[in-house]
Amino acid sequence: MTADQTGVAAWESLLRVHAALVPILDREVQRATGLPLAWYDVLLELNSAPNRRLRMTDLADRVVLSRTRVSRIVDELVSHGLVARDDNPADRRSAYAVLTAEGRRRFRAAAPVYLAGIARHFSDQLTQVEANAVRSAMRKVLRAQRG
Amino acid sequence: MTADQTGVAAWESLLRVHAALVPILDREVQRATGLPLAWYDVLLELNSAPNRRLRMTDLADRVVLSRTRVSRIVDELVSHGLVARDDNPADRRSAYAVLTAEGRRRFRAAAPVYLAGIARHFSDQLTQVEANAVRSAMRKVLRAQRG
DNA sequence: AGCTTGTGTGTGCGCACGCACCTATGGTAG
DNA sequence: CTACCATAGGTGCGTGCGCACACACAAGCT
Repeated sequence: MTADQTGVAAWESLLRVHAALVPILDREVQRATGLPLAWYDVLLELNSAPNRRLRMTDLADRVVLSRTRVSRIVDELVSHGLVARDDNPADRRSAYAVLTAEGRRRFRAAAPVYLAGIARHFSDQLTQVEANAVRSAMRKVLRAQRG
Repeated sequence: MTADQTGVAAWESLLRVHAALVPILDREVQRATGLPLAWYDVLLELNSAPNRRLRMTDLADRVVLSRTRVSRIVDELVSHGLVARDDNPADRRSAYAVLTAEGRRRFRAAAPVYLAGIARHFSDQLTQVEANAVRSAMRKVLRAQRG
């Protein structure tokens, strides 16, 4: 197998893993916690942000979703009391999404379910060396993408 | 970093790579060849199938798409003359999707563009050892999934 | 101040996607 | 042969998603 074929095969297997696992994880999280995966992602990023708040654009950059989609998901989270929209006094164009106490609680409840799902369907199939190899390869690809 | 954190980080970086590259490859293929990525995937599987034909269900199993979606994409491909629906004389419930000569021609024209995109955005960032590591890790995950 | 350009968000709209359901045929038991 | 369940495939419909656009504000230049 040539180098080119190996790279293509790696990419195609990555696509298959993504297609197989994402729906499974989504269902598992939603069944166990009531949170769609996209909501969870947003809560996760907000939870790990300074003051548990992010401007919409920054949030969209961190989450694997378009800015448009983030705007709408934040709408839904606000209507469920998990997130609040907060004005930015330094720039009246921008809005902060801030995690509420309830949002934080729901996130903390959901996190173990999500992590367990990743472990069961993904990490547990790999040695730590393999997982590290995947992570470092993905980071190299991402770094090239941004540059 | 614990084993668990490494696995989760690997999964999250995989999600980011997928989210970043798929739209780029889709645009590149579509701009250069007029074929949406989903069409390309279907043509690819048909092209490498025996007699360049597959039953709808088998096609859906191979492609990273639902059976529903495949049915509709085959409709579009038929209306563009790239694929034909063929009856299966042995089982009148089932239908074959068969690559036409024109479909084969279009696929062959598109393949280099797609492969070049994968190389440029993905494979070229990795050594062959790294690409092989990713491929073998993904296969292990997939194997566990099916079993 | 006025004008221009750039940035941060929200929204109308159309496409992609898959679930639930339906029909048609095949296979099997009695 | 009839009854029944399983399998192949297509379709109505709702949802997720992002592009293109609109709008508000910021920042810099003359």
